Amino acid sequence: MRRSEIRDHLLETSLRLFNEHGYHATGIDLIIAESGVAKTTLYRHFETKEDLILKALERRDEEDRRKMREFVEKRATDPMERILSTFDFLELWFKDKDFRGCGFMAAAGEHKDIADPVFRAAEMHKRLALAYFEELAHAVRFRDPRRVADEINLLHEGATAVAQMVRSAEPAGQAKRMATALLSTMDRG
Amino acid sequence: MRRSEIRDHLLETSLRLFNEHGYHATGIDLIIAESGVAKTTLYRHFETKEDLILKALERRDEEDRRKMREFVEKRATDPMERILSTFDFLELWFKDKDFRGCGFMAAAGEHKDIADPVFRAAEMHKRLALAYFEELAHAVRFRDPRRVADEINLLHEGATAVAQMVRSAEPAGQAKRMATALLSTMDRG
DNA sequence: CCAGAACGATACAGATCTGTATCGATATTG
DNA sequence: CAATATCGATACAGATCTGTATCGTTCTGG
Repeated sequence: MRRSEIRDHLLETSLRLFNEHGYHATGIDLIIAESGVAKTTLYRHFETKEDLILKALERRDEEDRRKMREFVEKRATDPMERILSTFDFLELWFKDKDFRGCGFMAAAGEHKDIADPVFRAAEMHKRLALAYFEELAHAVRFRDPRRVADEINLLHEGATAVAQMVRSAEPAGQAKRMATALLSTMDRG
Repeated sequence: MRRSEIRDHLLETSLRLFNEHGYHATGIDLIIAESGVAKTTLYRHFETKEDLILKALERRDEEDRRKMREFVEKRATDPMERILSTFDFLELWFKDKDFRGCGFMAAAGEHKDIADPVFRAAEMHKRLALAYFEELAHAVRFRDPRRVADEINLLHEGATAVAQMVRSAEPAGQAKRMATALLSTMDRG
């Protein structure tokens, strides 16, 4: 493995284990065992465990948002269909056998201090997701795209939280129906 | 302190610390230091840390649901107003200076295995909350009270998740407006 | 091809974790 | 009052945690 491959592999393994067990419960020893890498190597690539978490979240953030963008752009061209298709993206996610809830919410739940860098990373991800919803809402020419984005965002978070508990993809379709009903009464201009 | 008082005190202290730092990050040593109790005493009242977590969640579950019931019954008599007043309860919660998100979601986020007793405790709490929403929806004589309850529940979870990240009470009012709009088009029978 | 960087393996430091053992003091109960 | 249970305090066992130090090997860029 090349140097950059090791780094990628460590990040991927970490993300998988964080998703499976959480952040505190996932020890460095487990990460290196699953990665097949020496501890020295891990600490040559990442300063501390927190640094590893932050870099892993950074990667997940970019990957998640890129995948949603690609999914939405591929699925529909009509702006209204596009904003609704974000719930289809959710459904696909919920159906993943490894789905265990949103890793950023879990990160924020384990690092609750708003000054904690991990919390702030999760916060930033959510902020960017909201910005994308606003972008989509703007394309539909809603009068208040910010408000529309807030509502879509709340439905996304609600569906994800419910899906985490019931381990079913049903909440995605449910949230989509709710969004459809809500947006149909929204002013455009 | 009497024996039962010690037990109560330990549970209250634990819940406060779990809410502040999470479950894994809160050590037994911190709990006994903050409680002013010997470690021996704690382990005479609770078999293991997991047992303590489960008993604490049990207490929080009963307390939360009782408080919401009391709030709703006091706030309104009209069934429709009652179901909407659950969001006012949320708002009050979000405004609490110690609000750091739902402790049951955090517990499920740190114990993601559906066979984990802690996950199951969180699951049960959410199930009972949903049952209460259905009870309220039934009183409004909605044709499909289960569906109404699912939607109210999803809005609650969404508002709570968003509030956890933005640390503001705004999502409560937002969710209430969304619920108002959604329920106004729901069939009654 | 060779110097230097990065690797794996391992041992280890030092802190922290859960849980137990011991023991004298205190409180409750019959 | 006396027997018993519970308390606080402390020391400790044993596991696990993050992070470092050491060292021989392997890979790689110039």
